[in-house]
Amino acid sequence: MTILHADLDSFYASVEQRDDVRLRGRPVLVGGGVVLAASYEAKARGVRTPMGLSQARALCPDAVVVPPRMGAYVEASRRVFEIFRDTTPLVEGISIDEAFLDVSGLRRIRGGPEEIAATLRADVRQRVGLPITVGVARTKFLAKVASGVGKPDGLLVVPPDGELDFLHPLPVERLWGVGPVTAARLRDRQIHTVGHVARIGEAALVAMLGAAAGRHLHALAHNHDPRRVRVGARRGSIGSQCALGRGPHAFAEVDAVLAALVDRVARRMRAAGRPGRTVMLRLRFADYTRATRSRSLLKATTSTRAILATARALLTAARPLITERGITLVGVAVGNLDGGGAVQPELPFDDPHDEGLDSALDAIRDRFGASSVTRADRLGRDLHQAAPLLPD
DNA sequence: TCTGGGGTCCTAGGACCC
DNA sequence: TCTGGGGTCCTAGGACCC
Repeated sequence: MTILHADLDSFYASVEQRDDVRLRGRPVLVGGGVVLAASYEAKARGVRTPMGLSQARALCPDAVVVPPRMGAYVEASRRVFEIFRDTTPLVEGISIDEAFLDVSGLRRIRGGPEEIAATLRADVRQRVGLPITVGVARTKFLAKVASGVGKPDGLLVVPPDGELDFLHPLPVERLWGVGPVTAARLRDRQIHTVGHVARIGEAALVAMLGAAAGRHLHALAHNHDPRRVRVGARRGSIGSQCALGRGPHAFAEVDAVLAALVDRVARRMRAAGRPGRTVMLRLRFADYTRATRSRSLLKATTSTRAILATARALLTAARPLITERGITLVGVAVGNLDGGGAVQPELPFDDPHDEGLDSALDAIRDRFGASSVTRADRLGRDLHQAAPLLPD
């Protein structure tokens, strides 16, 4: 098996630099309240995502700040994925700017993996105007690590006979699935490199990190990764959320934001033809602690009314918590989405134009003016455009 | 480093069933 | 009357990814 991991560099910022010559060679920050993407010029000064914009400006006073243009990013992504699929039909999208490509068996048609990867990079540069890094290896995991090490605008091939020599000196943070918490746990035991992880027994790792994480890490450290490139995976939930700022926020205001979020989520579900059964309410409080509440319906639905009623019940039940801790984010998601294939023609009309609901949402908007509801709506439009990464 | 919006997967207890 | 192991679903929380 030969896998490519292709990853666009500082994607949003690169699109901005592509579209405006004045931004080239300069530190560019894409974002509103926080940095969504930073160009390499900005990263060199210590800017990271998601960093507050004020802090990023302090690090990099000459940075150009650009609001996100989701439409442009989605279009660029679509064109890049076309190039991926021209290379091989076995493409697994990971996000808007990243994919795995299985190029096993293409040698006779398109040459060796290094040649395929070089052609891919040149195509993306010529046809879309963006820098992209490609990692090449025998496994998905190692290809992903290789692209990370190869960034920016690079090509890194890990030869089959040099895998552990490449892998073992790397810091544990390079392993996919090792975040701040796991890294800290390993560091506490003086484990800093992948090679060190590889020398620990699986049982010890499981005791340290839990069954799944321990086994996962053990396997990765030995470069055991049998996962295939999966084409056509579908998302398992559809959701939307909205940060509210420090507050305070009246309960009615939170309720209004929730209604707008449900409205948007249900629209996306109907557009995708994916009814769902489990409604999840997500809350974040002033101290950044979180809570989730969920309830499963008997039958999957795309009805705004049904989802809203459930979400409201969950919110009302959580009201004491909200009063006590103060709320800074509200989100709603619907999971247990009905699977694919079967076309259900009535679905798009499941929630026909509902004047009662429309007027209720209008009333909420009137009452709360432009603040939270409108902001959530605008955000939602942007995000809706960004949504179709995985096919729904 | 005081933190956005979109997701995935795992853990763990309890209910319930055979 | 006292007892088993296996399985699924639900709910809440948490780590992680881009």
